[in-house]
Amino acid sequence: MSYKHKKVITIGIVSELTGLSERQIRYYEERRLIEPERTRGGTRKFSFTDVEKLVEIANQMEDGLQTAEIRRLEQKAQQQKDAKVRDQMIRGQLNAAFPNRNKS
Amino acid sequence: MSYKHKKVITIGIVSELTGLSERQIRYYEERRLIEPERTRGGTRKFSFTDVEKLVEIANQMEDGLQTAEIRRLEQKAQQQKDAKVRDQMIRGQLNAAFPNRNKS
DNA sequence: CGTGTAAGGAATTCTGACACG
DNA sequence: CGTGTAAGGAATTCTGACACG
Repeated sequence: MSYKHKKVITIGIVSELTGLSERQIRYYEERRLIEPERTRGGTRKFSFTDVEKLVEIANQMEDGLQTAEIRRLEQKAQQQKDAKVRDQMIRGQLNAAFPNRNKS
Repeated sequence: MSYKHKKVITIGIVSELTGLSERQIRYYEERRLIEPERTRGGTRKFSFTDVEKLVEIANQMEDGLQTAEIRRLEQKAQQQKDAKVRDQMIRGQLNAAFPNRNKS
């Protein structure tokens, strides 16, 4: 896992990086748009990808979307990516089984 | 500036990532081996490159080096890099001035 | 020199709740 | 629904100092 995905940033810094209030960030977590980790003491830890997601969320909120809609859109997008990865893996299996076949 | 260089990590997280005590980290700052930024309130903020430096420092301390020596070594290494960049820039200027000259 | 620790205080974060719309 | 805020408490961090070696 790269630095981008390491959960190391506290909410105050995230607030500065995104321009969102801490209240907003906590609320988006409650609505399961992001999933920060926690320290033993309970302090939230975010990654840079979380920060990127939050900026994206902020834009969508500005567009008048509700959190539930944003979550659904995010899930759809994720499923598309998963499907793509699946296809790639299947292609890989086929290439391994039939090394010199024509490209499909 | 990439994520690697953004100062966003608090000392507790850095301590976990490096295995160093907060005391050690603060001391290495005092000896100017690292330069964290600060929040308005005074809380230190480190980057992933700081974390990498600290791991390097930890290794050098294990090898019996003193902080002053580590700082000198670091400065030497930095100067080498600077010199390399200077050379590259000079080469670039030359190439711009004499486009089709023989390579030197 | 490098690091642990106790001390006191300040900054940061947390949760649950009330408010507004 | 989304967000601000005051409240009380807990976790986190800060500095300067003393200790040891």
